Amino acid sequence: MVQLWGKDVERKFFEESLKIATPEQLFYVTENNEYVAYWPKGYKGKKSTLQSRNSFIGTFTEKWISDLMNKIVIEKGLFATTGVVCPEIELTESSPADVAITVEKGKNQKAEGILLIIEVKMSIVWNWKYINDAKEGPKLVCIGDFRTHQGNPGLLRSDSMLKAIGKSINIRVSSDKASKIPIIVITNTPITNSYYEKVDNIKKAGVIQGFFSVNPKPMDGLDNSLKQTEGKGYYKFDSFNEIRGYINSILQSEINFFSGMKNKEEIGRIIEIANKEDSYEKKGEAFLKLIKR
DNA sequence: ACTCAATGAGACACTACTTC
DNA sequence: GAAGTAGTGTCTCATTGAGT
Repeated sequence: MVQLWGKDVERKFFEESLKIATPEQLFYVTENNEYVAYWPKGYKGKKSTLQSRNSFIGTFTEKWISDLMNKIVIEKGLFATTGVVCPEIELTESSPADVAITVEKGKNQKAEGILLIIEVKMSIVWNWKYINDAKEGPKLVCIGDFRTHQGNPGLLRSDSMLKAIGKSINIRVSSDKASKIPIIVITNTPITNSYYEKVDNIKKAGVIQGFFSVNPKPMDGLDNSLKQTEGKGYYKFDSFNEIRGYINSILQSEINFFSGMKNKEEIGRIIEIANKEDSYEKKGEAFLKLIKR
């Protein structure tokens, strides 16, 4: 039984990271000298902004998704790899695909051999306290879900959404070769309701085939977090079998970027205009504005 | 009908790292 | 050294809601 994202995985992240990093690189220190992953809601004391954890969690989650995907595609003889480079579709050394599923092994790929591109946008979701007790040794305690701290993890942040959308558009418009490759975004949080309609529009337009959460129970207690949006632009997987079924079906279907559209020229024109913006976030924003008209 | 507080979106800032 | 990656805090502004 393969487990999806949850508290156990986050605990493992901290345990592993503490072997190569100091607690001060991974936790905030409150005025009461407590070590916490996020500033708790209501904390008014002096705060700082941690940067050192970002690359750790970024690397960890991309590797974690890659491992998860490998468990699905290994029986088909395919490969999931982090940091995949394919310059002909704008996946350069400095801006590679977070994870891609490919026919051949290795990080350098031709467009024809890439079956699925995955953009990973995952964070620490729960809040954690690190206690280094002199007698009992170091200990990690979960002190609440994302509603109890001040951060907005994963795709709950609007600018993380825009970054994901912008990067995907950039790949989509890079070349004809990119038009057949499905692109999905994987996170471990719900999305805010102001993006429900947008993710469905983006899926309908064929730019991104879906925003997926691999965190079945992001909220403690009665978890009524979003399962899916109306058009399944957002979908939360509750089990390994569920995600395996989806990934297998997306790999089998011949998805053509242009097939999902009502009016090819219109969408093409919108993407071209959006792509003139100079940053990923602005591209994403411009696309959203135009597609809603 | 008014003010005040809370909330959320989006822009911007920041540090650390990698690649060109 | 410029420009890309990463995630998360700060700030402003607009909207919403509660209490009068």
